[in-house]
Amino acid sequence: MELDKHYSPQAVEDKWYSYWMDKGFFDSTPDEREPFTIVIPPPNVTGVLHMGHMLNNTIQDVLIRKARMEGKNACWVPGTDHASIATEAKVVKMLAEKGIKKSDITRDEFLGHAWEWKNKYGGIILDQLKKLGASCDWKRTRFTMEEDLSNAVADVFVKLYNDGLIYRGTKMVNWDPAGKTTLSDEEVIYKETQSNLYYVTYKFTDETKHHFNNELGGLQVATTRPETIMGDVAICVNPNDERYKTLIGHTVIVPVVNRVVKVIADDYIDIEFGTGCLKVTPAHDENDYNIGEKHGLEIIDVLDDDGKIHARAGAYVGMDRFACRKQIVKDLEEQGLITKTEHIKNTVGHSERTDAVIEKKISTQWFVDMKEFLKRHPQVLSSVMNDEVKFYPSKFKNVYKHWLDNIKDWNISRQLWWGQRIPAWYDNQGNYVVAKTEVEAYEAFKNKNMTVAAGELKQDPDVVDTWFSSWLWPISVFDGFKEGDKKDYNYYYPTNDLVTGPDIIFFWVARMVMAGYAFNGQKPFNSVYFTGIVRDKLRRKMSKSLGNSPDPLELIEKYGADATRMGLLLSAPAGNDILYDESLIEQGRNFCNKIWNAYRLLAGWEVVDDTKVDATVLKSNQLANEWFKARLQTAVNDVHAAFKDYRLSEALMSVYKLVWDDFCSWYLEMVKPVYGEPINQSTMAEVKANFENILTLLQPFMPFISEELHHALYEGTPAKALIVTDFPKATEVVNLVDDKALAIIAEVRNLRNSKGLSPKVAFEVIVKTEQPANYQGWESIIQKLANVSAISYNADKPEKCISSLIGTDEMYIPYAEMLDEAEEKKKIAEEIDYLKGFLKSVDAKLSNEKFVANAKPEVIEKERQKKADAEEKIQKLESGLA
RNA sequence: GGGAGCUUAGCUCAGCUGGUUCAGAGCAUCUGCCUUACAAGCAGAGGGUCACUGGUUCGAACCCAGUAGCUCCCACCA
Repeated sequence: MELDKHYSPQAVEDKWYSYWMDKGFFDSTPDEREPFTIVIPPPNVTGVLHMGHMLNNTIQDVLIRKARMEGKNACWVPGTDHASIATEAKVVKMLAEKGIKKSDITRDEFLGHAWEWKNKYGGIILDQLKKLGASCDWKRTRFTMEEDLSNAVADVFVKLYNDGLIYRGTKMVNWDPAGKTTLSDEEVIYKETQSNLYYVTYKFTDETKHHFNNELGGLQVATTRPETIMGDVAICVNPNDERYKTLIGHTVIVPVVNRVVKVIADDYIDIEFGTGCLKVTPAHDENDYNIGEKHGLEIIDVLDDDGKIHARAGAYVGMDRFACRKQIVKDLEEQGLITKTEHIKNTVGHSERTDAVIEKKISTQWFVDMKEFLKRHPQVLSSVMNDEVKFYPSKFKNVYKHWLDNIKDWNISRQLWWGQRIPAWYDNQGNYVVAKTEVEAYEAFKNKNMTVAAGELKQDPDVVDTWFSSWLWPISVFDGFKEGDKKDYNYYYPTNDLVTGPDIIFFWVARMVMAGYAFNGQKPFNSVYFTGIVRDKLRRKMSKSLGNSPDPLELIEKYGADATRMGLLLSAPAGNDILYDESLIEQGRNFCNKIWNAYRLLAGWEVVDDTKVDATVLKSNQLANEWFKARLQTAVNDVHAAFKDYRLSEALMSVYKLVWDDFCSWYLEMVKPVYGEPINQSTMAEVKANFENILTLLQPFMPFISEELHHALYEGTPAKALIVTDFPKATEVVNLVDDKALAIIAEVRNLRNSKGLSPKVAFEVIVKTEQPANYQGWESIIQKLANVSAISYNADKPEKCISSLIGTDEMYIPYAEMLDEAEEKKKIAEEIDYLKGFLKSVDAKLSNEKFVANAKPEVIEKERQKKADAEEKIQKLESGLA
């Protein structure tokens, strides 16, 4: 059968994926083997595959495939995350398109729509992972909001509450006006922003003017948020500020609402900033809130949940906060109350999910007491610091520690419907208990000797933060919280590797460690591999708005999954950002093609008995085999070493060079019969075995093409599928073959090239050496690869010839036509000069007493060897010159 | 404002305990080739004051100090 010149992935990928699935190679059940477990960072159900997922899941697949081939019971658990905010927003939007408003339907109706949506679209991203070749155990697919997992969330909530680690409290929290929910501190992204600092005049009251006045007739107050003026309840200055000392205790008039407020003093105020006067708005700023508490000030929240001005403000009611800011500035300017506008840089919090500007707001929410939590579970920090849980790269240990050292309480309640509902129950007076079920809640009230009427209790309407369920993921996917035999949990947990981005180190990684130790007394994973962030060539993050984010499925369609995987892996050393460029994937495609063509070559050979082939060819093929096997083993060892430190791009590069350079460029060329000749049977067997080993090394990285060729190699009936073939083991490299013969080939090619001669010009070669054995047997290979017509040893140096050094051996090429004596002499003289300089530096070292006294013996020995070599070379060159 | 990390070839990066496997790899570039597996290819070649300045050492890309630039994380300055 004629094979196409180019490898076409489309034809083979689906075939092998179904084959693996049908044979159950991805499935895992506990047995006597050593387990190797990875749980997927569950992508959002609403998500579609992006380049970050591609990288992340390719790495997981490489790790899991290698482990599987090493005979471990490999188990990669897939699943999705319900992603409260993102999904709820999507469903709200979808309903809006149908003309349904969330506020017009009941919670149950909404959830009905949401589940319907999830069932319809929630599997898309997992199907996309299959295209990538992900070898997940799909039978184990989990979802963070399925019943068992939600039960675990409720149990954990109740437990933490009973342990005194969850409390309900009123604090200043982050409010997302777009998502209409509170957020944890981690979900607020602070961005540096160009802002205006407005200098607003607060007029003195008549009472104040008796004591103090100025040409403005008021106090200048600097603010970036004039729209909160209606919530001002005081002006605060530093007690040591000479400018305002006499004003403390007196009053000024808040513009817009004409509220009379006091000037108070607090050390918090920075005399240098702005005018040194702060307008105090306790409802909208944490510091203002603290000042307000200290000084017993009123709290006037001027915003509603949408970020619009609330009726409480008494002005601009119903206006959007940003529109209001503009309007107020305009109005105040007209009244002459804004005297200056300064451009400053400050940081403004944005919602991680909706990107809306976050408002600070006083609210009653549920919190986890993190300081106490960590006090009770010190392993959360120590396990990472002492490498019981290993971070790759380790620099993230610092980040982790710093966060834990400065941790704040975790706000876990969200004003959403899509998620696990908070297991707290309230009576009509607002008394509450925490209980998993309504029945237990009534029971709890009774136990507290409080009477409640039947049907009176109402469950808290809020749900928990999505991460409050995700942190249980490595335990809950193995039913670690469920009553029962816990066979899976005991076998698979703790998992081996977690592969994820550093952006969720606090959201998720840290909290999984917490959950692991708190709920089961064990770490969730042995190692964490932090991938980089996928960026474009210009180091910009991939984003929809920039349009620099390619559609991964189109890439797979265009170049094939193997090529895409390779392109991503090559550019992704651990922890470094990966700079995506389509040319990398082209490189992957070219590599697939190279492997494909290597197969085409040997598939075309006619095989005959060894007896039918010349003995010198047999001998040289044997040498070629030995040579290649040593190279192969070296590469295998490199691959293992690289895997040990999760340097996957280096591992792949070792295989790449092995295949392209050692296997294709050298080995196959060595054993390739001259045109029209057959290959002997034993060599063919060796070639196949070597090719097989290469495919095995490739399988974790490029599973499709390697499986395809593995089957092709055995004409469709291999003993085993490649995916479960043993991965080559690291062992000592034996039979290191001296590759002086290769040096001759390179030198001859080089000479021909530098003289501008056609490769078709054949040379005769004479080698002067004390060790002809280094070359003997390679003659036919040298002749074939370097186009040498004849090779002989230690013959007299011809009258006219080109000479060069192969190590310390000499090589002569009698080829008068290309000899330019003058130039040749010049070159040799230059070479001698260089060597003499080199020799001088070596001599300087060796005659340095301190060097000889302090350096390690092997270093000195090396220097002596260098000296001897250089001297020998110089001597030979000089005699050649003469 | 605090902390961490980085700076090696045109680009992206290796370089472990200081010592010719210490100046490397891949890509890109240049030269010559449609050689009967592959032009998505073959054979070659060029290219770096290892950010800068000092120091330690017989010896520094590597250790120390300082300088400059970049990146990330954290932080309540109106």
